Amino acid sequence: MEIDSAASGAVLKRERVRDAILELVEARRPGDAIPSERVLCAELGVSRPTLRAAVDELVVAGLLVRQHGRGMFVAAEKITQELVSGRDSLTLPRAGGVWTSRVLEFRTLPAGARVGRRLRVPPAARIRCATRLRLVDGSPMAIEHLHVPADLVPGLTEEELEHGDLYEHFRDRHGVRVGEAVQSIEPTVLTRAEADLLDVPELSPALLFERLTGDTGGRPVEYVRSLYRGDRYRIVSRLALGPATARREPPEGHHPGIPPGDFASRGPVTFSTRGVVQGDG
Amino acid sequence: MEIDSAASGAVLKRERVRDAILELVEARRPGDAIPSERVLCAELGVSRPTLRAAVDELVVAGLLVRQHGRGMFVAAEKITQELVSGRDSLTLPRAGGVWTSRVLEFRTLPAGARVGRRLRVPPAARIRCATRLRLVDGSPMAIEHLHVPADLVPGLTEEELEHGDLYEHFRDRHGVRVGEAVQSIEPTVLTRAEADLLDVPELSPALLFERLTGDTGGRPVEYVRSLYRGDRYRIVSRLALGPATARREPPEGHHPGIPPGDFASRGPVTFSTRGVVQGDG
DNA sequence: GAGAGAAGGTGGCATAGACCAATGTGCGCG
DNA sequence: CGCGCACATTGGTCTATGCCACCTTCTCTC
Repeated sequence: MEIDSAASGAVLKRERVRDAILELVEARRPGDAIPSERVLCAELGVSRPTLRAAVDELVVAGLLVRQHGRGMFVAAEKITQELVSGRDSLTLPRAGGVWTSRVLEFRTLPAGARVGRRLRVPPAARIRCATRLRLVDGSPMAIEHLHVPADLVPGLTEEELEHGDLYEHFRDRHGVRVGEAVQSIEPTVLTRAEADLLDVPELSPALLFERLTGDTGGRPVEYVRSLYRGDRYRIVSRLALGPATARREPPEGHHPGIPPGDFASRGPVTFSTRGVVQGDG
Repeated sequence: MEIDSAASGAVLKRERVRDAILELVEARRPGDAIPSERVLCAELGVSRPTLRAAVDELVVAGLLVRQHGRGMFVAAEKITQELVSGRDSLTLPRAGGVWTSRVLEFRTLPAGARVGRRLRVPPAARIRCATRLRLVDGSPMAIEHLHVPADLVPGLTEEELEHGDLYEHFRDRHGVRVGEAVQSIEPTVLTRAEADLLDVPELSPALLFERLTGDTGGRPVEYVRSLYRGDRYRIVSRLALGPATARREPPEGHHPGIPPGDFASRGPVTFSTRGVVQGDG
């Protein structure tokens, strides 16, 4: 069939198609439409599933957005790009807008095995479970699953979850003072349902936060599992490396992204880590 | 055609198939094989592309691994799970093993627009570019793309990149003292080539680190772009929340994963953030 | 003129089939 | 007995095609 591959170096037809579409994208401005799938199939000489597979990659990469019944468009905002904004390379990007909450679900359920193990309660213990959608300037940013032993917060209302500070509620109503929390962060991809809630394409990258909070006595009081959009949320650390200083007790691990040994005898002396929201689209 | 959907609740055939395969997975032990694609197609009454789409989801989720010419197998180790290891809920997971480096590429190239802008040099300036594979206990953990202005490190050798400390080299050979660095972290998914290097399936979640390091005078000296495997690398923060304290100047942003307002008047007082490696599979 | 409905275009899902590439097996030849 | 090559099996890719759901727009009707 035709001249076919063997010319482009890349063996996968998908890749040739992807690069071809990429040129179309780069020749346009954000929000512009690109030709329809069927037209592109004819122009590039591939079948529609193949073309869709190529487009899928660009959609996951955040360069293209699809709209059912309307067409495909160049992504509104640069996504996954630009550590620093402008001329001053060490400038932090600006922070985002107004955060609000919307309670999607609010129930009392048995802890179950997984949650029970984390909160150190029997699997049958009653747990207040809340699912909150976190928004910035009105557009979805994160999904938050909250798990709190029910006996700790007998009077917790949906209203308080929308507007109040949960930790304030802990202290003022129940005399529970939060002490320490351990939080882990890892990358993941969104399922269909999660992606719909966050208004991003399926399989989009996201950050999964898991946080276990204990009171001053070390008893777990809260287990939170949050999913943050990867295209608009990022974590920025500012590291002051400074001169060599006697490193105090080296804890387990190392500074994220800097493998042990790279800073041999003078690990980061101080650092601040912040979550920042990218300008919306 | 047949009775078709409308019966299973879930409308997508993919989902029904995925759940069916999931049952097969759960009935087996890690490493066990599941029936071949063509057999499953016949059993479940779907076409192969549909079945493959369902399997794709399970592969991305880390529950299934495919081996060309051999078959499909239940993933060796649970992936993306378990904040805390055992009984003591606030215990940090153990850290990983021995880190090593392997230089994949080492060239001198023009900076180009993107890198040049970050390092504040003309696009034509010569840049030493190195690609290193970072391994833990011999298995791949991260890909690191290093960019340093060539005139800063005239004598840098591949050997030093394998074993030395780059920042030590900066200081001892060239009198360049690193000062501050800004690093951003965001989730992403791996391309085919990246996934092959890290020995994980395509489209696996990963953490993208971008770090711009400046010397004590604020001049950028290093731009690093790293991709860390999402299934074995995570970031763990330990937060000491403590009693309310007068918050000093609130910087831009907030603590990652804790939206502003949640800690209203008593933001995290101290915290330590570490990168940790998950036990291998 | 305005609203309702039909028509056409778009992306979303699924099918059936073909060929390629990598792996493992077993038979046959030396 | 041992080395190789052919073959069957498995996953990987691509084609061609159909139907459905959604959106826009044009047109017809009231």
